[in-house]
Amino acid sequence: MSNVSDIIEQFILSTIGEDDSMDLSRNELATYFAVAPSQINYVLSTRFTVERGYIVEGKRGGGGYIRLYRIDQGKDIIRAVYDSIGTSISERQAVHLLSRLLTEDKITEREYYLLSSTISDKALMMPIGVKDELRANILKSVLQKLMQTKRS
Amino acid sequence: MSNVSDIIEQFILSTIGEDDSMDLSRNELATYFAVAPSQINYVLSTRFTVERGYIVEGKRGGGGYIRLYRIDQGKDIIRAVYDSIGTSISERQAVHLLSRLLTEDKITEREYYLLSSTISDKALMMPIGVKDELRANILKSVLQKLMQTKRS
DNA sequence: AATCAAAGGTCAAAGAAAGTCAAACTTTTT
DNA sequence: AAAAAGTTTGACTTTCTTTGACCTTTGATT
Repeated sequence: MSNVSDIIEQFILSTIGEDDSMDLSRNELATYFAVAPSQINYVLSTRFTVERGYIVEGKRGGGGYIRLYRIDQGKDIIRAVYDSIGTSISERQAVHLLSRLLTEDKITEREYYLLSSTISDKALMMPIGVKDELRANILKSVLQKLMQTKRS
Repeated sequence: MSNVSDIIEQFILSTIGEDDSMDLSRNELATYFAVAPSQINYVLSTRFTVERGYIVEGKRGGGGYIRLYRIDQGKDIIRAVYDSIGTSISERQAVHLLSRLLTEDKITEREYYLLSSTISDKALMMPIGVKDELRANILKSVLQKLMQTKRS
């Protein structure tokens, strides 16, 4: 954790606290942490992404600023994944959906592994065909719960 | 037994001590023991494996690191719960086991809810009897993963 | 309107780690 | 002695971070 980008990330996180928006000055921040101004953009674009629930907008010119909004766009992706599941799904497809939820930061890595194992062919000792229907059911059941649950 | 890999292994073992995680710098270690950096990878991949109770993860780039987790393996609560499951289990019993894992801090509350939903009667649309066998299977599959996974 | 300075934005190159893999070498087994 | 297994090394790759040169937008001043 001894890279400056992580430290700047922490600083911003603690500054925004529970608020749902904040302003910051790129130059001030850069001077404060003694880094190139563009590194502030780097931190913002790698850590304060839409997937992680942030929107960044800036204004140039005299009196310019960078404004950070925290959004709660949470349920939509899960809903979309849910809707994409029919009555049957293969292990491959299912794992793919889970990994999408992982990259979208909707589940943790641990949850990804645990859920993957619940829908694995290995766990579902059933005749082929039935297996895929079952998997679709389980997955939908989890996703429903996920939609009702507060973020990690 | 006097090869450098063994010596590095001992060094790491004594450094991690009783802790359940530690960070190390590949380059520093390699310089210290005057070996090629990739030898650190060799030591980690031959000696700090999941079977021996470790998980290794690294981050590249400036401020990168290698992080070692010791995982609970062998005679512990998860194992005990695992062993208590036969070839069939009811939803009531299964939820009870999960809540035990929750109170023992082996899973998070969110994981508890998610896992509960994967083994619910609602998700497992199957003839009675088959349903309970299936549930036992899924549960055991998750518990196995859990034994090989680092904490939250 | 034209100009200027003060922001922030973009992008590519350089740097700083760690990861991979195969070849060379050493030790153990058969 | 030959084969197999384990160790060591180094070249090359991938990922992530840091920096700097140049660009665009905006508000203020002339």
